[in-house]
Amino acid sequence: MNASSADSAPQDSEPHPDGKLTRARMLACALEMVDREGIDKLSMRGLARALGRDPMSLYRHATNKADLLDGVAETVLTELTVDSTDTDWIAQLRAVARQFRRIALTHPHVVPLLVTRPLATPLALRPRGTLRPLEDILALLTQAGFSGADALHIYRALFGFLHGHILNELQEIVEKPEETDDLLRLGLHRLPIHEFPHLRGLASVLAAYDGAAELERGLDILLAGLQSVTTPAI
Amino acid sequence: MNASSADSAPQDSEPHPDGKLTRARMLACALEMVDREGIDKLSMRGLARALGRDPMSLYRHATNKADLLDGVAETVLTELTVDSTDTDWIAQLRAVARQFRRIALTHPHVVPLLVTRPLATPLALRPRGTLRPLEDILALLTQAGFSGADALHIYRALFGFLHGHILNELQEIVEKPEETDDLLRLGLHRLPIHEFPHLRGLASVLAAYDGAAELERGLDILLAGLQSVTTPAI
DNA sequence: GACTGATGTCTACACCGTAGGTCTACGCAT
DNA sequence: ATGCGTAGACCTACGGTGTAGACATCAGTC
Repeated sequence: MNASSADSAPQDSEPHPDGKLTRARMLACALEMVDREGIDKLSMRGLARALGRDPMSLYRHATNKADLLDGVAETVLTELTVDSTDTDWIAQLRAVARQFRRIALTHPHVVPLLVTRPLATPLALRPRGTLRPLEDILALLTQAGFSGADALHIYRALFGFLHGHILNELQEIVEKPEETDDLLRLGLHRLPIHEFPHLRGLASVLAAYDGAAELERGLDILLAGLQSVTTPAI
Repeated sequence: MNASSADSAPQDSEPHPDGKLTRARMLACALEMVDREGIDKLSMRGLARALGRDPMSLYRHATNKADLLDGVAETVLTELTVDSTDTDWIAQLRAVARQFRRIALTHPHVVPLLVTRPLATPLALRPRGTLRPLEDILALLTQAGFSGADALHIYRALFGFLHGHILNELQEIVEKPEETDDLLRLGLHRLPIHEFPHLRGLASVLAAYDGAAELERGLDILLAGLQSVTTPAI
């Protein structure tokens, strides 16, 4: 039956995994591929190949490639859970921040999606899972006595910082990990000494970057500031 | 002569603007297109069409599409100037921050490039124009008496905040600007009331977002913190 | 059985990035 | 003048891409 047409062989990993193709399964596979090879290596055809399906079947579960990417971002962000009943809002925000960092480090290739996708879509049209953390944090903070405006403010401050931090941390790419000398390891020797004297001088400092510590320091400052400036009515 | 082949007509805006095609001219045109239609509408072929050249000529001035995108990001970032001789480092950092915001708002479609491109490239391989602000700020701060490590720290804090802020501010997309009611203007009525009660309640606050003020407030806090925590030896 | 809707498949189209080759024009040593 | 090297522009062609549109299959309901 079904002699394969002129296209490539349709079965790679598995012909038809077991049952139907669901959006969740599709997104999981897409996420896996993105984690492995980066965003722009993800194509509808490639994804279909990995799923053992026809490329066009994907369009039953995502209207678009854009929609698929939204789905991937949403999937990742669902790993972020906020306990909006926690009475210690500071501790809870700290926990959220750590979770977010962990997620970003686990899926570095998805981070561009996370920070970039919302720029194209009005808030209300964004995937619901993407808005969940916002709503939950608003709940947490109003529960703690903040006004809606202040709660929104705090959310923005936290995620602004978080996004900034993650973008900083993910830039730490080592060019030749096997090299022992910091200057060579980071490839800084390429930079002309006359043009970038300070930067070249910082090889050892750059090499010693500690993202986790950095996050904690930033959180200390930020949360202390938030607590002192706008203390909720108890 | 030269009856056009099966491809499209090669002359659109101008056949051969005036002289040779330079990298600068190419990048300027690319930036213009990105500003107008967004990043993923930019194609080598489209760019060539806009320049009135053959698509392949572009490869004389950019090895890659990736290289071209790097060039666009670099072009934009060159608008950012740091006066590293300024003795008032706080005022200078503030000025840099304001410039950066202005640039980001002028070229919103380039922001994804700005924040996303460095994630893929080791620091030393990034376009030089991209590293200029970093080097200059390091110069500014060491001039002011900071150690290299502290200077780097301050740079990171500033740009972390800046990136976070811009990503926040650019998310403020109004769905239907002509609508007067905030809830409808932002499209928030789509969100199910039971799932997003807090978010829906914040329509007026969301609508009143003021990016410039927000930036200043953040800068006040950040710069005050930096000044008090790590004051340079005078 | 007939109908309906969801799901999968096939074909086809317009477009993409770019490897490889060729044609032309110019600067420069001979 | 001659020849040569080189830089710029162009053409063709290949293998990919996202997805519209038509058709096929099947589950469940009347």
